[in-house]
Amino acid sequence: MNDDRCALLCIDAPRAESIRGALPGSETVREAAERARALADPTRLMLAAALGEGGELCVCDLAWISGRTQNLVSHHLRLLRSNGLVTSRRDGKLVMYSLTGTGHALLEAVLGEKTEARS
Amino acid sequence: MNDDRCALLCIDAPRAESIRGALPGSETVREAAERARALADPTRLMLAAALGEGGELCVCDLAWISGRTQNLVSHHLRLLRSNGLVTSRRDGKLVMYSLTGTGHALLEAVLGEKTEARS
DNA sequence: TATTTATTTGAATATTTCTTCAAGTATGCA
DNA sequence: TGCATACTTGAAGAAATATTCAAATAAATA
Repeated sequence: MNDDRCALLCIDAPRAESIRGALPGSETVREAAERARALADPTRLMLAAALGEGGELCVCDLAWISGRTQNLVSHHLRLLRSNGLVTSRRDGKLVMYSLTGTGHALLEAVLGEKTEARS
Repeated sequence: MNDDRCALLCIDAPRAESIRGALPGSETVREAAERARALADPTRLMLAAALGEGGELCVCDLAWISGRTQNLVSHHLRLLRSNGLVTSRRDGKLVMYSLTGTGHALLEAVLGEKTEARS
């Protein structure tokens, strides 16, 4: 039999309750996961890295630098912006994008780790 | 007409080249994106947070705390481990999981940001 | 006003991912 | 040895995602 839910814990119940109580709420967790997801795609991560290097760039710049089409870049920038990693500002015909503080911090955290993955 | 690739840049070509040259290689970008992806799911983020609180926990503990089935927890832990965010160690019948340095750093970075998302 | 350029948006599709169910190891114990 | 427990793994379906193509704004300029 296998109900996939253990009745008894390997640690004691009060401690388990205390850990559970200390966890961030489900809304907070969802938002944090979305923030992580914003950098979870190579194309988006590359765009964020380009903004980290270049400071403020327009969509056309980013498309050229990343070697992707403009509308793909636009799609990805939208997700980065909706998660607060980048801001945009219109300048005439152009729309200039740049990293926010959050975006910079997250980018550094993700890029800064040397890979030590296992099987 | 729309070839979706601009011939001319909003910044000058040498600067664009220099930005492109400063970007991490595609392999590095891919690995970093995978690391971000490890925390890009609410269930996995919750498991990581539980390990951050509890120190070292077995799969059964984590299933109880997170309210998920054991095999789902196991699936997610595998991904966290393959990206170097957690380690495992067998102790008799139990398998104990804990955060790595990388895992702790990434978790803090993702949870530490207050949400400031836009449209 | 008509046209061109820069960007955004929508729809469609192929791929990936999350979750569940079912079966498989591995370890300890009767 | 046989059985129970803790965990892992594989397969399959539903949901989400990345990408492309095509069309729609928005702003400058002729």
